[in-house]
Amino acid sequence: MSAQIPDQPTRGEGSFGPAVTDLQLDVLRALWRAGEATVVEVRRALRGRRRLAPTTVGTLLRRLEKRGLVAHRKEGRCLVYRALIDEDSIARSTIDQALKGVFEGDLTAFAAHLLRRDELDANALVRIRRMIEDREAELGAEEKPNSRPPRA
Amino acid sequence: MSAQIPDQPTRGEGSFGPAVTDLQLDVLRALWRAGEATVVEVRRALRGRRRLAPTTVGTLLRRLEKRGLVAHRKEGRCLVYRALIDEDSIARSTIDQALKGVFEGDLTAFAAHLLRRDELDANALVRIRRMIEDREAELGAEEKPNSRPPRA
DNA sequence: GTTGTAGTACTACACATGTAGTCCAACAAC
DNA sequence: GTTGTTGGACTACATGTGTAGTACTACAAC
Repeated sequence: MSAQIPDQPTRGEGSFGPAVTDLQLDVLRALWRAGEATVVEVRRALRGRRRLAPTTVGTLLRRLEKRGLVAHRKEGRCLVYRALIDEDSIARSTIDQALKGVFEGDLTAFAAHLLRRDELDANALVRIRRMIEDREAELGAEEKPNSRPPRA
Repeated sequence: MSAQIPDQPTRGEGSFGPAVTDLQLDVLRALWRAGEATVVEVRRALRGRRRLAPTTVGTLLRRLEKRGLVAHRKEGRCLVYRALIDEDSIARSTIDQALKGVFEGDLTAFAAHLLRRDELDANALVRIRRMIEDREAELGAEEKPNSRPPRA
C-alpha cells in the first residue's frame, strides 16, 4: 500500500511524501468518498466548501494527475478520475511534514504539545489513553510474548 | 502570548495562524535560537541544512518581515532581526493546519493515526501515557476542586 | 580625498497554486 | 446535414516562494 508518489511541492526539503494543499486535499477527499468521479461530480462534492468554476476543477484534477496523485479513464466523452494515493498516505506525509518541521521528528515532544491543547478535554484524554493502553498491549503481545504484560 | 499574525499563505482556507514553509521555519528557528541575528548570522546558522547566498537570506528575512513574522532594528549599518512569533504559535498553527486538513480537526482520530506509527515504540507509549495521566490529573484538579469555581 | 568591501534594497526568474476564460470536439436535437 | 450544448484542453493571470544577481550605500584603509 501507500503508492509511490513524487513530491513536487516544497521540493527544497527532504524526500517526503506529497504535501498537498487544502484545496487539493478537498479534491482528493471527494475522490476517496466517491471512489471515482467526473469533474462535474467532484465539483458538486466540493460545493459548500468551495464554489469553483467547472474549468477550475478540471484544471485541479489535471494538475493532480500530472503529479501522479490521480488518474483518469475515459467513459464516453467524460473523464472519470480516481485517486492513486489513499487517505492514509496523505495523512502520514502531511503529519510527517508538520512533525519534522516543527518538532524535528520528535513524536514525544509532539504529544506533549498536543496534550496542552484546550480541545483535548478529559473525555478525549480518556479515549486516547485507552487507545494507548490497547496499543501497548498489542506491542507487548508481539514484541515479547511473556515478559511484563503491560496491560493493567 | 502567541502574537497576532496574519496568514497570507493558503489564504483560501479558514483563518488560521501562519503556515510557514520549511525554509521559513529554518530561518525562524535560527532566530529563536539566537534571540537576535543579522543576515550573516542567520545564514551561518542555516549552513549545513541549506547553502544560500547572503542575498537570499536577506530576501527571506525581508519577506518574513513583510508578513509580520519577524522585525528588525538597525545596529550601525546592519539589520538585526528577531522573530515576532514564538515557536509554540508556529507549532500550534502548523499542527492545526495539518490536523484540520487531514483529520478534519478530530484530535482523537489524529491520535489513533499516530499510535499506528512504527516510530512509536513501547517506551514512547509509556512516556506519552504518563503525560496523559498527568494531564488528566491536572484537568481533574482544576475542573472541579469542589463544585464550579473556574479559577484554579 | 579614492577605493575597496560589506551589507542591504530592489529586481528578476522559474515554478506551484488558486482561479477562471476561451476554444474545440463530440454528441443530441432538429 | 446544421445547430446547440456540454465537457475538456489550453491559456492566462495574480500571488507566494526559492533562489540569486545587480545596484546602492556607508564605512575602512590608503
